[in-house]
Amino acid sequence: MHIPDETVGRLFIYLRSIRRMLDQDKKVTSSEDLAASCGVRASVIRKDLSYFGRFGKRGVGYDLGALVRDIHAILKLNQMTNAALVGVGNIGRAFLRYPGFKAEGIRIAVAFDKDPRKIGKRIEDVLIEDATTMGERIESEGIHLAIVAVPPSEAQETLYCLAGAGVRGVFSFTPCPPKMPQGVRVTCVDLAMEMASLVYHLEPIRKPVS
Amino acid sequence: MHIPDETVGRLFIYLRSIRRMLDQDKKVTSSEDLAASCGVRASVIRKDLSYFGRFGKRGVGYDLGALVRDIHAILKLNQMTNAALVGVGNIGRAFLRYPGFKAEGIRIAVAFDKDPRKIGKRIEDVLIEDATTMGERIESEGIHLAIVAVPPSEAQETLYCLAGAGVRGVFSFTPCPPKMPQGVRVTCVDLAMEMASLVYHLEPIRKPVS
DNA sequence: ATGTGTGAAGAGCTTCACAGCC
DNA sequence: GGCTGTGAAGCTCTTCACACAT
Repeated sequence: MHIPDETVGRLFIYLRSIRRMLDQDKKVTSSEDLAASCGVRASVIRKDLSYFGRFGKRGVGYDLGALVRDIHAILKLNQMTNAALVGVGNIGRAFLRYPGFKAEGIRIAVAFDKDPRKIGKRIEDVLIEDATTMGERIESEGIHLAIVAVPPSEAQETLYCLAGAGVRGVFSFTPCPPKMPQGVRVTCVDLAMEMASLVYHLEPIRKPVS
Repeated sequence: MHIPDETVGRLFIYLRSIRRMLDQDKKVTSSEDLAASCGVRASVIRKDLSYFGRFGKRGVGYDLGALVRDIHAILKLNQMTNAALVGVGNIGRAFLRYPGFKAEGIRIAVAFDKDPRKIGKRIEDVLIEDATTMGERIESEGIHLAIVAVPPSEAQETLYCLAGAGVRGVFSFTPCPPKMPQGVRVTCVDLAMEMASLVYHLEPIRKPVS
């Protein structure tokens, strides 16, 4: 059965609301209740969950404790997954210091840069290694996940190197290069494009009729 | 006529390929040619462009110079748009130093933080101001666009403050809070969620049958 | 002959409405 | 009665196929 990407994305949204509810010592919720707390329609929540099984009781709702465990299991949030960071510039450093990964089971295990002044240093206990050793190091560490924060001119080469070393998921802060390696899922966030896209949608300025 | 968000997003992709082609002194392209260079189907490109007008010549293709100008006009990339930055932590600093904005017509004009040690300092010529003055400053500067890089606990409050000051588009590095202000377009990039989502999709590991 | 522009068909996600269980 | 789970309808974006312009 095919599961829409949108559904998987929303599971994380639900998880946040559920955690908040648990913090407030709530025990049970309904699709209507959960929908109100995370700005989604109740029917969407029911449909999304139905892709993975039956987690509620008809006439009652969902047990929050069980639901949070079930969603954790679905999203594989229990296991810790190692990731590599490529490019320790401003954005890369921000990543190394980002506190939110641990809660979702992500750990940046290795970091690479080509700048000799950075190689050998540590940030948040992570040693910055020589980018020329990247492929073999990632392969020997058995890493399948990477964060790319290199200049656009190096993105293409970096992606293929990672793909060759066995990486199968990449989050990149660099605009997606024209050619993507096969079999690797790449999520690109292009800051300039996202901002420019907001500018485009800024248009319909409702000026009060004076 | 309604234009899909996906179409607008792809216009930026096309723009990149077109600029590359112009750098190589190409003069003309076709939907097929452009499609090959940016990993999209030719029919998608033709349909996308058709939402905005007729830019090609049948039997010939598209004039690259004209096309880049037309897309610039469509996306309003000619005008410079001022933006505010809220939260000058690791990610905020990375934003201030990010070189890609200028090319897309974005300028970070003001920055805010609540940390007294940061207030008054300058990064990349931008003065960091006291977050308590944020609303009035943004209003007086006539700013409609903001980047939010504050801790999750402050996201909700920040968004409503910005909305009250006239901001109509926000790019946030904080998970979207449960309640969103009306009439503001908010793009949230939740790093931990994006990474965890990659982990979810990592699954189908094809082991060679031994 | 060649490549665009576009109506129509197709695919995928969302919404609806209600049967089924508590 | 109340709320879930789900087939079917609805809607939006994508793909197709071809008329038409050069």
